[in-house]
Amino acid sequence: MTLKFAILGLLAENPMSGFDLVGQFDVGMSVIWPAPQNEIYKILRALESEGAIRVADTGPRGRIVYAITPEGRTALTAWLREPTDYTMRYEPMLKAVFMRQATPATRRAIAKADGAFAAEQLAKLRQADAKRRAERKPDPRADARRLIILFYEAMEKWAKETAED
Amino acid sequence: MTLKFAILGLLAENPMSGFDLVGQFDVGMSVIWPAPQNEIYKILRALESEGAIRVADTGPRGRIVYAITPEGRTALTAWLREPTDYTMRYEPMLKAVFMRQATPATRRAIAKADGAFAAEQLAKLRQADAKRRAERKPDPRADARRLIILFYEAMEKWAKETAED
DNA sequence: ATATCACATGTGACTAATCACAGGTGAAGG
DNA sequence: CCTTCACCTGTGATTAGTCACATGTGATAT
Repeated sequence: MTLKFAILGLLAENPMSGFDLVGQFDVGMSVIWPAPQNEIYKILRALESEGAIRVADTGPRGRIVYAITPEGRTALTAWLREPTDYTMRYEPMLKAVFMRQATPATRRAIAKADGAFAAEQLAKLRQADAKRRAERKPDPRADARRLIILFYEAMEKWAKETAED
Repeated sequence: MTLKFAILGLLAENPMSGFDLVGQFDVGMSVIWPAPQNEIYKILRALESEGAIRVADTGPRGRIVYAITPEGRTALTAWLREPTDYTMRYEPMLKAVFMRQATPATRRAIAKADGAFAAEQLAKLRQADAKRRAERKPDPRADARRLIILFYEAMEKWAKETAED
């Protein structure tokens, strides 16, 4: 159900095909909310039959470009206003809960891997951020990027603390 | 599959019944990884048939207390050593991605709600932290609590920034 | 020409997760 | 005694998500 709105939200930014959406999730979206390729196509068909999106264009190789409809936009903003579900699913945090039960070597290995991942994501995000700023166009994702950067900074800090104990 | 290890990890800390596990998830675990009540019982049966846990005790009202077996402990540490899946599912972050598409009032409402939730969690966590420190017992969850505190601090900070724009 | 590759959507079988409800049991209080 | 409530496990139906594979097409280079 949440994935449906992830897709609807992306289509609200720009008309896109299923293939384009797969690319969006590959590029960075899946860090926040993953989407298997075939789920995307299923949801597109569902959203279309609900009238939230419509076929805006077709292209070579069976390409189907979808665009959000006014009803879809209404549904999206209604979802944004609904109470948020704050339950998270994040394996690194779960491993952190149990890591004291493992050997110090394993603990350090986990912390190191977490830190490396966070650093890698931060590098990407900061680069994207700099690029966007240089372009001086309004950036609809700026808020989210800021939140995600703060999040990975916290994770990196934690990893450093935890690796050296 | 990940939930299986969440349950195994909890049983590695203490022998518990399904009912106790439901309580654990209610109290705070579900913020990191949620578990519907009936999934817990299903997984307990599966873990038992795999030999990762065993019935350690029975009590009134059909209560069944499970304890982890040596094989279970092996499986748990093997999981900890396995490469971590860093994909997250977190609705607040997803909403952050699309919040620029909503009205300023909606954006502020989202940021405010997120900030309030983070503050509430921080209050709980800090209290638990202080209590644990006062007890001076070794705390297997200390690492995780630290990570989660850092995470909610980041979220609170972001919410403050975002609410006032 | 034709081989290769990126583009693009889809199906089928399966597993995990979710929702809503069912139903029995011991403890405690009036 | 008997009502009420917290305790405790469970079933059945449904939906969402995952894995692995299938299929066709246009562009590009040799």
